[in-house]
Amino acid sequence: MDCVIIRLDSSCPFNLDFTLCCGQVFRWDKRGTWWYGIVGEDVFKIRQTDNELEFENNDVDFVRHYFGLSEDLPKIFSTIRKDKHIKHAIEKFAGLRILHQNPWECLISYICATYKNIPAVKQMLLKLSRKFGRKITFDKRYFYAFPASQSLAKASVKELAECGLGYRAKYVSGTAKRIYDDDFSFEDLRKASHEKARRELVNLPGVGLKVADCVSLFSLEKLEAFPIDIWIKRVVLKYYANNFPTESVKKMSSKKSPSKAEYERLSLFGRKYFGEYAGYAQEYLYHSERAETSNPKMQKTFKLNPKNSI
DNA sequence: CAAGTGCCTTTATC
DNA sequence: AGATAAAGGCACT
Repeated sequence: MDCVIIRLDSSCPFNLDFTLCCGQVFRWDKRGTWWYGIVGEDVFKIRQTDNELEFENNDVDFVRHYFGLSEDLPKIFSTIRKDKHIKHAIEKFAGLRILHQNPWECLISYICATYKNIPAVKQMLLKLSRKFGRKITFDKRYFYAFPASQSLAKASVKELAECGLGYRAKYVSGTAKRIYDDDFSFEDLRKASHEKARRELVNLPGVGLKVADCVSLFSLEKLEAFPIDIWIKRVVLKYYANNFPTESVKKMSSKKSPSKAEYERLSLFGRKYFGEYAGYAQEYLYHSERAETSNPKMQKTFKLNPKNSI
């Protein structure tokens, strides 16, 4: 197996652990110093020393693109660095990058992620892949590729539910059928505007604004997308409350999930305030807030869960 | 350790 | 339009 090395420097900050632990992706697993990931139809492994990225079983172009290494992170930082809160998050998690995920997998992942915690999402996707994905052997271990849209489209709702999807099974089934039957083009959405992409995505069953924004940001290269989950809602209402009417802040703080209209107000604030790279601001704030609010929990998210072996 | 709470929400209904 | 409830079941406290 040939091993490839990418050199990193201060013009290209990158932190592999932050990037893979921050909850944007669910199919990576750390063994010793190596991260093993199932990406597309293949498995590859990668590790980082201070200024080198070393990987096996993939090529440089793919790795650079997948990890977003071509993005000018220093420029992104200077664009979003608007106040002390985001500055703090950037200092703490510098090198966290937004991945360029496969849109199909990303879409199903975030449909599954609704109202679930990250370890549970990992379990669901692992079970789905074991049941419907191709078995891959790598480094004497077994892995399972993410199922093709055809496989999930042909699966029964009952079979999907058995993977722990619960009521999400019917959404995954419905969306898989639409993607497979209608010859849905993610490539068109990648080229389209963020507005257009989210308009199309929310037509799919199980996809609301939050899921559409996550898919746009993590797989369709819409770096201005600003997904509003429970954590980001808290952040915005805590640090940026003066951008909203007092009544509105009170109301939104009192309940856990925002209405559609409230979601749009919060998300639009993020896009306008942080600009074209608002999605990066969102990830840094999300990560920083989680790390701060729940230290013990965060240790767990950051550490590897042995049960989560892929 | 058991029971309660919360979960990177969406949809259906009123 | 806006509020409210229901929806698996797992993970964590």
